[in-house]
Amino acid sequence: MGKKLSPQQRRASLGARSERRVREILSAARDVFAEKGFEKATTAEIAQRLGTSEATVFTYFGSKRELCMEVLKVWYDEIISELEREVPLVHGSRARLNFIIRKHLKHMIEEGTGICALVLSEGRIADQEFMSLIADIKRRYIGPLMSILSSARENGEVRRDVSLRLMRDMVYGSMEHVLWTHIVTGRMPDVELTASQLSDLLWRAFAPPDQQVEALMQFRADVADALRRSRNDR
Amino acid sequence: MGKKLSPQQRRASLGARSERRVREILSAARDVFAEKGFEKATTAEIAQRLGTSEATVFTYFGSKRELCMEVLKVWYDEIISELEREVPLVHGSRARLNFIIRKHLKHMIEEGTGICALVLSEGRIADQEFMSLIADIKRRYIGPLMSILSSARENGEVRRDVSLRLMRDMVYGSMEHVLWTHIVTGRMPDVELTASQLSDLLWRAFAPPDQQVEALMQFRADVADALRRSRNDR
Amino acid sequence: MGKKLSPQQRRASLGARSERRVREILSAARDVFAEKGFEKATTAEIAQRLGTSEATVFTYFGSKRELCMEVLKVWYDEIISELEREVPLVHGSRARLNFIIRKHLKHMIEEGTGICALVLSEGRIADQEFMSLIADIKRRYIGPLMSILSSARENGEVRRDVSLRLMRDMVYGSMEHVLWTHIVTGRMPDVELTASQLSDLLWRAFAPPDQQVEALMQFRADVADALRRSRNDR
Amino acid sequence: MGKKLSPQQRRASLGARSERRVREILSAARDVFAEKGFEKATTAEIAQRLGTSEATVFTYFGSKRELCMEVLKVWYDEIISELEREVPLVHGSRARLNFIIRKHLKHMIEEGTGICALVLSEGRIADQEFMSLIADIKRRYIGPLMSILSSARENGEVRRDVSLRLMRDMVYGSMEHVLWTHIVTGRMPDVELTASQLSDLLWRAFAPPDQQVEALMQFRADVADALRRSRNDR
DNA sequence: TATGAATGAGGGTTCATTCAT
DNA sequence: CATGAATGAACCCTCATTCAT
Repeated sequence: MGKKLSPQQRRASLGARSERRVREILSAARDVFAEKGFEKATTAEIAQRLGTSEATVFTYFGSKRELCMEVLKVWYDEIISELEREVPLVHGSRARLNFIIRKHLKHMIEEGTGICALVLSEGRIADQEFMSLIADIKRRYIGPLMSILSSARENGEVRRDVSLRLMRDMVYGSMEHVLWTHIVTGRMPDVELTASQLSDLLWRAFAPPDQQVEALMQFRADVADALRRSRNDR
Repeated sequence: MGKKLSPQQRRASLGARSERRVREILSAARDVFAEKGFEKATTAEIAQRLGTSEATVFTYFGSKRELCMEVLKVWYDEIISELEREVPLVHGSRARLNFIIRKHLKHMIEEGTGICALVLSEGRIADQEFMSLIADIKRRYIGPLMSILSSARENGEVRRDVSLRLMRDMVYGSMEHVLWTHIVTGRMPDVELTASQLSDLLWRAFAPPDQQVEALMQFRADVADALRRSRNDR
Repeated sequence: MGKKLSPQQRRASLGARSERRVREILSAARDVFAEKGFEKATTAEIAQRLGTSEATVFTYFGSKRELCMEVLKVWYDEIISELEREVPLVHGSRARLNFIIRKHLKHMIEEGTGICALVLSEGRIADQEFMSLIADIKRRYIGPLMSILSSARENGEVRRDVSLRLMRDMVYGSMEHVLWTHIVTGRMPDVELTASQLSDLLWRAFAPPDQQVEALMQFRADVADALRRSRNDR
Repeated sequence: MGKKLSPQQRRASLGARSERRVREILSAARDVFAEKGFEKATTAEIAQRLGTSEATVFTYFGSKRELCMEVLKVWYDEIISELEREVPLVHGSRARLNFIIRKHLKHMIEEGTGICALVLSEGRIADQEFMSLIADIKRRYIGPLMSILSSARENGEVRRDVSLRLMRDMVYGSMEHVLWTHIVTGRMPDVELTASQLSDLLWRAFAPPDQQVEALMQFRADVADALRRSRNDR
């Protein structure tokens, strides 16, 4: 009752004209955050690039943090909706994994190292209030991969003795490290090649041990066993 | 015009008594950085925990950033020298990979989420001067793994069609993501299990496509051959 | 160069429909000012409660300060006209004093602590322009009491050796302190009892010293005087 | 554990040199707050008058509010300790009441209308955190009066049918209103006269209905008695 | 008349860093 | 060498007020 006006409330009542404003601000903010990182970015610079006053920025976004959040959200929303739209068009679990990896790497690299670094490092902020907000986004983002792995496991394409969580960590961890290397070294990776190699390797890792191999290993074990027994007999 | 002394130069001129001071400061700083993260940590709090003044801290370390760097360096040095000492005692490339992964996960988790988060997120600061300084450390840190992979490749244990860099990214990326999940969710992972599964999966990924099967088939052929020969001999 | 229209001028040119608007705004403003106090109240919140824009508020009232003034004015006008209407119906100076006190306390307490605190503390703002504006209101407000005291003095019901101003200060000061205690502690005072006790005590204070007492005091004064002289003589 | 450093902690460790600084800041702050009131005063101006930076002010006082609080506290402490020291030297309840009133009025008026207005209006801020802090001060400030009234009641000098709280409200309320009139009108009141009249009227109000007359008659009887005895002695 | 939108003009607060002693 | 004290330099955020439509 009678609490402060939240910027959400404010924004809820905005017409079409100001929707453009929101986009403009988000765009400028994204640029600045990308260039400087969250802490070193200033609301003053964001406003200045827009040619407006800081107050205008704060009319649309309640705080610097919230603005940054929104920037990340927009970035994620874009790729999430692309994934949700396009992944079903690809057939086969392995092809889908490849598709997701390629998409992610391309998206990150095309946006430039700035936003890429922002997404990677701000996604790691250990700020409590911030983290709960980003948790949802991340969950949705990871959704497609998880359902691919999950159904692949039902089909027997993926091993059962390893948790999906670990596999997810391997997929995203590998990609993120690749991207971070790109940011740090400045070397532009060959997206197609990296994506195909990465998905190939990961798929191989996730695949259940081959039947044939299994049989062979069993054979070798039997031989070894026999050998041991024969020695002990002596 | 009289550039500032580098911390090395400064510390080089310090007596034994002061070396203890340096360690005390580093210790307090590590605690604070671990609890708050770099940006939210303050030099005031570090000094307060030491029971000295902020000025004293700046007598030994040129800046907050440098102090944090040094903290990370010490942390890395510790694990690096452990690795350099112990890895040679382990035999077999695969066992060594497993050893490194287990060591890393354990080390990180035992230090508590604080320093762990610090290492993970400050290792990702997009600060130019910072990054070049940390590059050296990381290179040394990654050294043992790289030589394992490198020599394993010579032995034919690891595929040749994928760059070692990508493999390194997979190893460290996977581990970091696992750890970050740990930090965010607070769930304590089973280090032994995770390490063994992770190294298993990664090794499987790195193995040359046919090598395993081929080796086994070769073995069976050899056994069969030996058997035949033994019969013929009769 | 085209001074701004005074609120009176502005409102004078408004139709009947707009007069309702003025009342609505005043009502919302009173609520907000009462809840938050002048400084913490915002025009944004006032507008929001009305469901209109801040600009509308400024169409009717030149400034936040003026709006607050107007709120207080309305509040005072209400009680002033009640007093001017009802005081004459009460007979006897003392009964009238009692009536005014009871009325004031009741009015203040019934409005809730919010508006009560507003009236008490904003009535104390050391703002020059504000104070001169509120001076008129206060003078009218205090009018009834002053005429009661004045005519009571003519009748000999009230002592002549003390200024009416001091008596007024005692009346309003006492009431305000009682009310402030109510606001701060939250304890609801018994209005009837407090009013009757207060007016009783005050009336006793204002009453001219009794004849007999006067004589006795004169005697005592004489004795004291003689005593002093006798000492000085020595 | 590891919370922010409070300015109290900081101040606790200050030497004699900085105690002077604290006093200087308090002095400058008192001037500015007195001139502008709390809300319109700025920390910038306080610092500027000291010839230092705002940061210095914040080294010694955690916030603008706290600084203002401290200003008021110092003001109150001064008069409180004077009262606690001097009241016992005065004999007789009535004389003590008179003493307190005169002291209060003088203190307030001598300090100038600025600090006087500050004390009166900031003492009325309905700010929760602030109020609890000022409550203690006020309680101590009111202490001497309350014990006078309390013991006077035991002696039968003060009526029993009215709460001491109401009397207190009458005493302080009257004084505050007198002072506020002084501030608003700028007319300098005759402190001695006002104090004596006020205490006279209040005492008359507080006195049990007949006590005064009886006391005087007792006095006359005593004098007459003494006279008789002195004659008989001869 | 009504209002969506913008903003000028600060305000309080933080903190790494410096320097005289 | 240690440190008490000071501070420059920002930074985020607020809000009454204006104005074109």
